[in-house]
Amino acid sequence: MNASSGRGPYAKTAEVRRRILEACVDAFGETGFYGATMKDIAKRAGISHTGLLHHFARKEDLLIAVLELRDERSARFLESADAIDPAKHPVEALRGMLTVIVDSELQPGIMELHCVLSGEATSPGHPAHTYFAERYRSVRRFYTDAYTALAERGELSSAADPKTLAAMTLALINGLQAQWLFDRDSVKMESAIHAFLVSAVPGLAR
Amino acid sequence: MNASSGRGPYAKTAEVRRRILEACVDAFGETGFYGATMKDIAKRAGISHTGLLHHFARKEDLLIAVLELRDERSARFLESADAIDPAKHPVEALRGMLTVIVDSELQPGIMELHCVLSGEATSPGHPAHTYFAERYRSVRRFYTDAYTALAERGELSSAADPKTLAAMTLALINGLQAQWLFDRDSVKMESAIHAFLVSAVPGLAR
DNA sequence: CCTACCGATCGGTAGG
DNA sequence: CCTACCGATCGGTAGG
Repeated sequence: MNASSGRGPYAKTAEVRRRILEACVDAFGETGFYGATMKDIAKRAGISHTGLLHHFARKEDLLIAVLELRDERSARFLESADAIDPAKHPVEALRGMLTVIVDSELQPGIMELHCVLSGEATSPGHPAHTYFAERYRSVRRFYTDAYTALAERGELSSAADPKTLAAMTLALINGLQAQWLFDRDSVKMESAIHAFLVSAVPGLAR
Repeated sequence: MNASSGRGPYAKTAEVRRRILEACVDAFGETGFYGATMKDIAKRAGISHTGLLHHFARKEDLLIAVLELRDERSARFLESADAIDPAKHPVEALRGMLTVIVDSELQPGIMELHCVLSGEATSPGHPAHTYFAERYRSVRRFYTDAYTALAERGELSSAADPKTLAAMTLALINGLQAQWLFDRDSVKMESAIHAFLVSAVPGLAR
């Protein structure tokens, strides 16, 4: 019953919080933020309704925590890859993006969470509206930096400017993921995105 | 008090139903199907809760009716345009699509409705799951027919096959609409989609 | 973290 | 027998 053993109250709290946030991914992914209920999330996590309230006092706190957890994992991936600076390593940045897409098919629950919440959050009153607005802006900047670097090297074949290409890239990924969730057999995400990238950056075909 | 006067019970029913479905577009667009309430929809439509239930006995009936109304309007547009047969008039079909995109910016409520509901409906248990699965499939077939016809004429410059191009086109439209709803100034839907179409079908630049 | 609750509101139905 | 609703309330469940 001490910290070094991996047991004790702190270890237990971390474990319970992990189970709760996993339950949130499923619950929010299935019915969205408005459709999910605290009592259902508690049941999925194997604790009582009030036990859940001990860890997260409000429903919004669950939403914030689950989105922050996703961000931390994404950030950790980007740090481990060479894709951290798209202006210096644009090809690696775009290739890293493709890796993430392929990987995301192994975690359909996460994809559904993002798809359902981002749709719900288009309304300005949604608690995650600002989160998604900033996330989209940030991802577009990432791609804009990569495409700008490639344009300066003369490796961009597309007629569209880097900013438009960035919005197109994000739109393509999100749109294909939505289609894939409805029909996993007839939508080939990786090849579609690869076709788009190669048409814009011929050097990526190598 | 006869049919030709535009008054009478039937005219009143049609008018009330129209107001109800307008309220549904707003309510479902803001909080999705699960988040919307019958009493809020009734209030928006200016009738009582039970008055609403007289016209639509269940919440799901409201969802079905509002989606069918959208389909009828889309069908009416396609009939009025030359885009009805993408295999015979592929260029007109793709140009007609661009017109719809431009027009959709004038109806952000409809765009939000589609965006929120399609995200929510990714879960198999959602009452509109099958609707969106079939709608996506149908739209992809429309584009596939257009791109296939262009490929046979040798007017397709893209390396991607018609089926993949169709999925990409739908993904681009849906993805850009989602981004536009979060940031209407920095996302140029029409120019982005036009850039994509021209890169795939050079003949469209004319 | 549980049992025991609250003010309110949910989707749907009663009689008139 | 039809329509277009109403005020009140049902048994359950919401977030807290």
